[in-house]
Amino acid sequence: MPVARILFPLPLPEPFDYAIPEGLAVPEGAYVTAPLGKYERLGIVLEILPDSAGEGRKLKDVVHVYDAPPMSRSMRDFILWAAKYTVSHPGHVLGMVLRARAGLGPSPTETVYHLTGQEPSRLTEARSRLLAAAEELGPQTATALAAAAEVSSGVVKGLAETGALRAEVVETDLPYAEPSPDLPGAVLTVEQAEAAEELTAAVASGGFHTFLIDGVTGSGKTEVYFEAIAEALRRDPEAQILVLLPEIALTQAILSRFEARFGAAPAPWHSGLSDKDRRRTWREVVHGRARIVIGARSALFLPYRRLKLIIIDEEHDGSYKQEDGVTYHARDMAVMRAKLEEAVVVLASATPALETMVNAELGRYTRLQLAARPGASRLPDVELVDLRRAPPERNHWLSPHLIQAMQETLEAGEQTLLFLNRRGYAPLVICKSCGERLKTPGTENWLTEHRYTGRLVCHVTGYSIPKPKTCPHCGAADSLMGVGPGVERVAEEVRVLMPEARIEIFSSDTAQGGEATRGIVDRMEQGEIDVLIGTQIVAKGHNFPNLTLVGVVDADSGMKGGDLRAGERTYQLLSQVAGRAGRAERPGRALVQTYAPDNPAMLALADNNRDGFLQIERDVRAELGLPPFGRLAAMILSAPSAEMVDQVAQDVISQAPNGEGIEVFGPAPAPITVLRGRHRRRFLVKAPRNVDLSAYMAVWTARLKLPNPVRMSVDIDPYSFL
DNA sequence: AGCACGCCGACT
DNA sequence: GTCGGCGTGCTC
Repeated sequence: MPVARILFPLPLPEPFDYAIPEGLAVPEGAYVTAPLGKYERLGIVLEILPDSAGEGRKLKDVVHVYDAPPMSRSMRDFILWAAKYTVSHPGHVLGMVLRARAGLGPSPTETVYHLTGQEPSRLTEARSRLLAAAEELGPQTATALAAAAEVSSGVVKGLAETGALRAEVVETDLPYAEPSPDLPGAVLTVEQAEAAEELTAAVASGGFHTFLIDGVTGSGKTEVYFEAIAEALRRDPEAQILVLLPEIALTQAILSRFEARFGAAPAPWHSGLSDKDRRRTWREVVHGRARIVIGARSALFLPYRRLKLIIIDEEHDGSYKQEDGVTYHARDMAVMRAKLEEAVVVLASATPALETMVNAELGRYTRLQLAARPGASRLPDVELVDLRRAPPERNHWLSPHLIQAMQETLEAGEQTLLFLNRRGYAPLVICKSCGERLKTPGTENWLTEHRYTGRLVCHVTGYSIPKPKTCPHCGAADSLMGVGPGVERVAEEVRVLMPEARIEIFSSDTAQGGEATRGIVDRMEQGEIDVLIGTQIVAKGHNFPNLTLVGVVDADSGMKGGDLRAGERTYQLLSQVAGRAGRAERPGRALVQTYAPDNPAMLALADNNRDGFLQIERDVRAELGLPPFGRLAAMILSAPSAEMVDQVAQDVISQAPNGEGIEVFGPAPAPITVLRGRHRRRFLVKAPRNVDLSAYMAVWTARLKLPNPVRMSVDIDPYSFL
């Protein structure tokens, strides 16, 4: 009897073997259940072993095979590879893949009621109200109809008996509409058409190929990759396409663009989906019926049946990095996934990551450049405002130069966007009397003052208290003072300077959820806002035609902290924010306030010299052996007390294996030093590029015997360094 | 991940 | 005396 080697979505040390009973067809990759301990559990068949593998062993039987196409070999290989690379259990990775396993079963059903047109025998007030609701809403469940008509659901039942309504059982999870590749696309510029041609040729010929679409904001990257998608749809009627976006960019606007181009909305996948939609997308993906999936990073781990094209839009975006659980970078994983699937992968960005640029230079990726903005719109002129020469007034944050530009903009009837990546009113609260800085108890995190809610909030841990009347340290009354600028404070400043302007704040505090965000975006588009003051939430994907001035309040804030990518990220963020200005017919300008106008990031921004900036950054990294010229990994230890974690850290460092060229730094306080009551320490490991750092970390962690309350996790290619 | 088994403290 | 704390080991 042949043997099925089954991987379960559990942290078991290895796959387990099961006998395949007579008469049960179990293909490799099958989704099955099998008895494990007390329960029957879902797993996937990694491989089928020959009869000899089961000889002399008493194996339990595979119980059930799901009616779904088996998981592809490439997907199984990807799971195993990803587990090795991220130093996690294959079962954990499988757990991500099977997140919406409810989609394995058939769709649930519900009973909906149609109007038949037949008159009920007796027409009561409740009945006519209900019929009106049915007329208006179309086929609905009894509950929905009754609620809309404000009657009891018994009325529906009565009407069904008289023949005025007809019951029908329907599936709740419907397939997604099939996208069509042949609707007319945008008219492409010569440059766009050439780029699209290269992509479609690669899609048509099949096989693994990585592209970088390197195009300035507004250069039409989306239209170009749309052509690749169309080609994949046309070429292979079963091909599936994955479009990855940063979570925050998954807006109705982008869905509408897909719908306009392909005649159908793509299948969505992100953290905000309802259980029903999650199950629905998952099922359609597994069966290969969802042709285009648009999703956040975790969509990379869906078990596509036949994935032929992966697009990673805004590939430089930090939100592609998953920081807890299985830590991974969706962009890097996507390239490996495409390789295993023999698919085409397209990275797109106006400000590609240094890693990506180096890969392009080395010829690993084919770089397609889009320079021109179609139509009359063009990139804004960027001007550095040297705050050392013309500083703002004391306790103010806007320089005379920026204020003047804002006033001119207002008089011209145009809009201003002020960018400051600090929520709240003031990022620090101190006592004028004793000098105490208010922190989250037990940590070094400053409390941020929020005037709008009257609270002091820790942006790291979420700890929050009403603003005290007296200093908690010395007891002095009315002595607490907010120091430094937040968006609320800048808004206050603008209100005084420009009392007639309509001002709004756009941050995660004022725009919770898509609804509120859309409200602000809509008002901005309609010209109902003169000055929008926002955090980095404004940097993404909105197009405000009447926006002609962008002011960056504190360009230096992102450069602090010694983060490996601080310079790069600041450059990316600033050029994106600056790119918000003048997207329509009006030219825009961007004023960037800085105390360090000689900084390479600032100079490059002002010169519009991205490649020059990247060259400097690249040389520094090469010199230091940092990514992409070397590898980094982090190990994070956490425990309920600082003493315990410090003690364990000493033991852990003593167990670090020796490795050629490998350096271990730490322990140091982790980026989030205290998280959910646990104290965290971090080691940073640096290795030459040719070293298998995952294997090194696996050896190290396998040696460790940690006391029970201590937990350890590995972060390969860590991104946060603060 | 669950769950069972097993060994020490405060309760009817 | 037992109920229950969570440490340890096992699941083909």
